[in-house]
Amino acid sequence: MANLDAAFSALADPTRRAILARLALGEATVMELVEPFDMTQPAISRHLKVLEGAGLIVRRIEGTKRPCRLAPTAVAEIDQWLGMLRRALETNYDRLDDVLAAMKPEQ
Amino acid sequence: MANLDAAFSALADPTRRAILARLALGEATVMELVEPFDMTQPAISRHLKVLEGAGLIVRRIEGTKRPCRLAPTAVAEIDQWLGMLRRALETNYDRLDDVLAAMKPEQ
DNA sequence: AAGTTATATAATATATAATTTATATAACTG
DNA sequence: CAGTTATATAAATTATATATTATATAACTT
Repeated sequence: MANLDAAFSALADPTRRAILARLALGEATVMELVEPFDMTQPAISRHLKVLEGAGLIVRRIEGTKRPCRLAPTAVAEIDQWLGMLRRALETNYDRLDDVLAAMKPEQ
Repeated sequence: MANLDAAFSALADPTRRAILARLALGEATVMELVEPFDMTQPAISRHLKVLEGAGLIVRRIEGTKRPCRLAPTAVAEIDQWLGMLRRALETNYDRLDDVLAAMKPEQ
């Protein structure tokens, strides 16, 4: 699943996660996204390209501006994949002793 | 949040996701994890180290073997962070027109 | 039309990641 | 204890990613 590669990879960067957190509050233009960061505009443009490529954001064209907003697709895909792990963890959670034993490595 | 960096970064690799999917079925040793992949043992060892560093797996010592299993911590952290995006998307979902407009980029 | 604003792209430097081969270590096996 | 098995580490290579500066483009403003 190449999409998951791109999505997880995009989320691995703290700047990109901060951008998404900002977009969770609502649409923003590129310059609005540049402002809070100590980083050049081209750097943010690139991050946005990565986020768009991963399906995490979408962009409109509005005059010379390109307002960005969150896109649902990649998040749904990730949720679905993580669900597999979540279920496995919940299932194995009965065997608490095993879990505890595993988590206390006998150095 | 450096943990999220490590966790998402670990999940960005398809081999590592496949390892996690295998571990969702239950504990496995390093050699058991090497077997299905067309990759050397050291390469898998490194992937396991990354997964362990990200808090996605834990390892026991059992003689010369190091059985691996899923760890709950990182998954919970990721779920929590993604929850923020999920909620934002759900909230904005009323404004369906906006969403549709945003998803149909006027090339 | 000239200047400005918003954004993108290119070139480049630097850093980080993934994989392989070779080798080390430590625990089992006979 | 010698050989084998399970795993880890190191060195080297190759590939990718990130950020910067410089520059391009396209739409607004006057």
